Parts: sequence; structure tokens; C-alpha cells
Amino acid sequence: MKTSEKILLISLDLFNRQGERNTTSVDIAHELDISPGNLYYHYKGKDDIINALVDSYIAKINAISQVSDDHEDFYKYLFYCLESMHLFRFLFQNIAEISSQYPGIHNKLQRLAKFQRQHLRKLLTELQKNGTLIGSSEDIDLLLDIISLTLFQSLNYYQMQGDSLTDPDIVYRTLMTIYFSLHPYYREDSDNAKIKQAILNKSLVSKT
Amino acid sequence: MKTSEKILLISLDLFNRQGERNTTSVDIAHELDISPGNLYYHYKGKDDIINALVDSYIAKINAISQVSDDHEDFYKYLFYCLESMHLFRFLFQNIAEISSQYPGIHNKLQRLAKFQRQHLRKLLTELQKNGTLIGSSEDIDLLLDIISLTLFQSLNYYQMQGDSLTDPDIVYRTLMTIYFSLHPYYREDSDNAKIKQAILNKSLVSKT
DNA sequence: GTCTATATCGGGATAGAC
DNA sequence: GTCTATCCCGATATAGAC
Repeated sequence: MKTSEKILLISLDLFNRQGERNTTSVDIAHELDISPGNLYYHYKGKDDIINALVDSYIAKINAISQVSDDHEDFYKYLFYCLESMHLFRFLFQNIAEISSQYPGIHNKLQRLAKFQRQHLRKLLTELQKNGTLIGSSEDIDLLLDIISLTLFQSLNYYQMQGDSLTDPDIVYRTLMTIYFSLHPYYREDSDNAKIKQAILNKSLVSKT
Repeated sequence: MKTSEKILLISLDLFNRQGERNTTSVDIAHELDISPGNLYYHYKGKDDIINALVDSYIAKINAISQVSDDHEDFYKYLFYCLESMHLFRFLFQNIAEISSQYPGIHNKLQRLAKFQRQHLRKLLTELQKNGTLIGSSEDIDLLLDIISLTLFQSLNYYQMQGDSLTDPDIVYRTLMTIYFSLHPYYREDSDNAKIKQAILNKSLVSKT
């Protein structure tokens, strides 16, 4: 593997483990057993590394937004988003200060979040139209708010409570919360029980 | 007003406006038109200031947890909590990194959050017992999760979206979200419409 | 209590040899 | 591509005069 790729992987790991703020360029170089000078040969600095990571995250999210729109896909979309957000969780833990420190990132991530929200609205509206969900379009809007909030902030919330974030299965906990929010709006004869079971079994998507 | 108090007020304002990370001791001194040396006479350093602010926040939350438990008090409690959290919002914007930088704060805030959660559970259970809310105790647990998540993370979420946090009325937006989460669980003849109207009118508590 | 001046320290960044 | 050595700068913190 090329050094420049290794730098990204190790940086991501360190940022997630100890926070971006507490991770210096020297830390990264040391963890990789290379010299700081070498690191600066590959990336102009920490901001360069972070920008590369952000671009990689954005590419991931964009890639998984190519789904059709049946019911299961709604949760699959959430699952894949959460999986990626978990992988890049350092970005969301202190997005405010990262944004102010590294200009340009804020807008990128904000645009992406807006896009994700719109995608979710599309999926929700589809579920409403085909009768899986019952509710006015105002209800859908408010549901969308709660779902977005849960999607983007649940990892922070778990961390605030002191829960470990190392296990990627934590995303199922978020999915369960979202399922519960939607629960009152499912039509009686919908297939929501199947979804609930898949979440509980952590078998929403086949593990690779 | 004593200098030591002025330091706390200005620090809080700067932390909220530009982030704790981007605010140096010199910034604080400069904003107050005092010398950095003077600032260090009153506080050993930034960590000392932040600890004082945290203690002040904790005292505020503890003070407002002395309420009885009728329905309105549930939202009033949320309102006062949100108001305080808005006042000290810098603490929640990057709680992870602040915690790792200033040891001791993490545990304090975590304990407090746990206490707030328990208080909410008590209020919710009361509403369930007196029939205002319908739902199993499992439902109450899951509702509590969503409400806590919304309570502690909504400000972050708004900021991520790029919404301004300067207007304290933003807490009503959070209250509306929480109301909507509870909405399906209200008994038909409960007084929830009154609450909804109070939130919409931003008249839940009389302004002082 | 408050100031000025200064010491210290750590992270970011570069130059130049290999 | 990688290393060593070094510079630079900004933030923290202290000393001592007023």
C-alpha cells in the first residue's frame, strides 16, 4: 500500500480514537514509523489530510444513494449512511470546530447532509404514497426532522453517555430508535414487523 | 461587577460565538481590555475558567430540577433545561474533545445528563400513570431515548444545518420536535392541544 | 489588582542531504 | 520517497514592577 494511503487510514483511526484535536502530525508520523518530514511530503498538512478524508466520506455517501425505493431500502439507506458516518465519526463529534478550523469543509458537509435529507424525504414520501405509512405530509416533514436528527447525532449522543463506539453494530441501535419513531405511522397490515425483526437480528444487510 | 465574574461572562460569550478551541486566553483578556497577566491572576488558565463555567451550568440544571410533576411541568422542565444548555452551548458543541482536554469535566457532565434523564423518566412515568400518556413501559423507555437525544443534540443538529443559534427562541423548535414524538401516545381527551398551542405561541413560560 | 515583559513549550512547516 | 535538523509561530504561563 502506498504511503499516502496509509497516512489517510492511520489518520482516520487516530482521529476517531483520540479526537482530531488531540492528534498532531507528529503523532500520525510516529504511528506510521515515518518521519514528520515524510508526512509533509505527501500532504501539505493536517488540513490536507482532513480534506482528503472528507472527500472520501462524501464519495462513499454519494455512492450509496443509488438505491431504488421500496420499504427495505429505506432502512438499508439509513444503515449504509450510519455505517459510513461511524467510519468517519471524528467528523461529527466536533463538526463545529472542525468547520471553523478548516474552511470549506463546512459547506461540503452541509450540502451533503441536505442531499441526504432530501433523499430520505423521497423515500419517506414513497412509503406514504404506497400506503406503508399513514400520515399527512406535515407529519412526514416532522418525521423527517426526527429521523435526520437521530441519523446525524445519535453517535454523539451515545458517546456523551459514555458508551463505546468501537463496535460498528452500534448503528443498529440507531436504526431501532428510528424504527420506533416511525412505528405509530405504519399501517396495520404493513411489513413493519419484518423490518423490526431484521434490525433486532442485526441482519438488515448481509455481512461481507 | 468583579473582574473574575466579568471574565466568566466574556469567556462564555466568546466560547459560544467562536468555539472554545478558537478562543485563547489572550482573546479573552483583550475583549475585556485587561492584560493576560491580569487574567492569569484570577484564573490559573483556560481550564480553570471552563471548570468554573461547568460548575455554574451544573448548578443551574440542579436548581431547575426542583419541580412538581404535572403535565405542563414536563415541558417546562425541558424548556428550562434547553434554555440553560443554549446558554452554555459551547459545552455541547464539542463535548468529546473538551472532555478529553479537560479531565474531570466529562464525568461531571455525564452524571448530570444521567440525572436529567432520570428526572425525565420520572415525569414521563407520572404522565403514564395518570393516563395522559398511553403506552407500555417499554414504549416509555424508547420515548425517553428519543427525547433525551433530541434534548441533548438538537442544538448541534441545528448548527450543523447552518441555522443560527443566537436567538434563544430556538429552544421552542426543539420542544415542538419533542411534542411531535410524544403526540401519538397522548390519550384522546388529554390536554395536549393546549401544550401544542403554548409551544407554537412561545408562551410556555412567562418571559421575564 | 493590574500592568509589561518575557520565558516556555508544543505543534506546524521547511530545507537540504541521502 | 524518506530522513534529520531546524525554524517559526502562537498559545500558555510566570516574574516582577506599579
